[in-house]
Amino acid sequence: MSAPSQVTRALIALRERIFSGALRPGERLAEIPLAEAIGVSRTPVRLALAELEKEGLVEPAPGGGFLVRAFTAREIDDAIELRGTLEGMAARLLAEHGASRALSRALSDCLAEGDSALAGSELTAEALQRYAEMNRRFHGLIAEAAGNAALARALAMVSAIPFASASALVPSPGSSAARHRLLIYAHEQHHAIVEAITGGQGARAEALMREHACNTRANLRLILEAGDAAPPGFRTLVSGRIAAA
Amino acid sequence: MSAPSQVTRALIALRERIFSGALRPGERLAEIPLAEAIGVSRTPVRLALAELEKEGLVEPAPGGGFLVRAFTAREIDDAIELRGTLEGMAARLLAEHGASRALSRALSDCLAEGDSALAGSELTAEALQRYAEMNRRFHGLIAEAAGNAALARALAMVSAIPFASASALVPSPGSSAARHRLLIYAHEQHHAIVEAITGGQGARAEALMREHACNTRANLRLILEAGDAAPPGFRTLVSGRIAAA
DNA sequence: ACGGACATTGTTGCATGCAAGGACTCGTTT
DNA sequence: AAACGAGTCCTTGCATGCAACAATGTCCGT
Repeated sequence: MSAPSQVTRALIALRERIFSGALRPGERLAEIPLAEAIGVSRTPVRLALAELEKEGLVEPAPGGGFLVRAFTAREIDDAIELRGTLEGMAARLLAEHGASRALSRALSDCLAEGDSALAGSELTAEALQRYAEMNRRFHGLIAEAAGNAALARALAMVSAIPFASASALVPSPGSSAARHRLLIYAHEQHHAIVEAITGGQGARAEALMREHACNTRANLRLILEAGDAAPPGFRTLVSGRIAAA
Repeated sequence: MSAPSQVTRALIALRERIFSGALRPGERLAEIPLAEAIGVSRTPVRLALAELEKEGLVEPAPGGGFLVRAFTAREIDDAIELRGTLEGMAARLLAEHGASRALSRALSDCLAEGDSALAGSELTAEALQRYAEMNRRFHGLIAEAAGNAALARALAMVSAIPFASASALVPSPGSSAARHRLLIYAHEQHHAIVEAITGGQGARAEALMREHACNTRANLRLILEAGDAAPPGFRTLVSGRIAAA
């Protein structure tokens, strides 16, 4: 239990190589050289590749085996849009069924943490990190509390698509001022979402939550079109543009 | 290419055993006896089990290996509800972007086929089979034409959950009159959905499509609570009730 | 110089063996 | 009779070998 299994070691190594660009989109993933490079036998490599296929990072190649998948910007945009719809459903269900006292408290704690992180005159790396973690927790709480297991699973899967999760494109200190303003706007939306949920306003909560995902889409557009700072691995894995709206 | 691989043979055999009740929910799936029973070696059994985990039919067991998953009625109901939201999004996107002439024609053909299947004074097994296939095509066309790949993938996954797809709970000849009436109602909704899509009415299309999934939920409730005719494998794999709305 | 055929190398799918861990059964002790 | 310990059997994780297939390279003939 404490020692990672060989499959886990292979998974970690493969993910790292994909995100670092050592393995490029379209590249053939051959069991034997990979097993040798990672230091495990072929069996865990094969099982790790099957798992990465499940995660969408690799795809089956003609004639067997796997290729590193290429992600288009369009695909990530699609995933973010889908996440908006799913999170909207979660917020609606939650508003309809009512939030427990404990959940309301947890959501309020998130709001306070976000306010605190954004309170400085400057968005330091530490503040942004705190914000990103708060954001992850906020979205996670809503997904789990909605009470629909299929929905929670679908949200987990769409959030696992590279750069499509709620915190994937949170700006870094070097990002543009436009993205920093967007972050402040996004957190104000968090406040409104909590208000709608605790007030039992299902349609409002859903609409706000869907609109909220548009911030991630705007971040994506700024990275692609204005050359704004991108997260690690983005420039390697993502290609193409988003069609004009 | 023509001969099924050993993994495929193992997948087919395992699915059959699960749906037939030869392997019951909660039962431990041991590689060696299964490999012997199916007539393949352990490697394809292991890969098949990993694939079935991906499909949700089996789950990892504590201490390694897998168990046959039990499905609760609640879980299937959740999945159907999720499908409604996803299909609603698809119909909205389609209405917003406009349906091509070819797609409009294909959807109209589905409507005509459904009308024809339901036209008889009695719903024969053949008529219901034709309806189910038309229904599958209708829903598939909308999912693919929506133009969001992440959405199409999420729909494919939720539809793969046993008994959650659009045609999973289409009645059989021995089903109750209530379910037959529901079928006729559902097909009238198909007409309205196409009208909304081709008319560019995004919000209307979405609302109709979401409501449309409630028919599957109603079918599920009738099977569970009125003891109506259930599809093959349902009584084996599905346990529990749905909470009162 | 180009194309075709053959040989070699690399890779995948699969089978099987080994080691370690967990579960079950049997015997002994309290 | 019940509980505990030891031994045995079953299963999983993993390593490795074999056969078949595909891709690439080389050589020969036109």
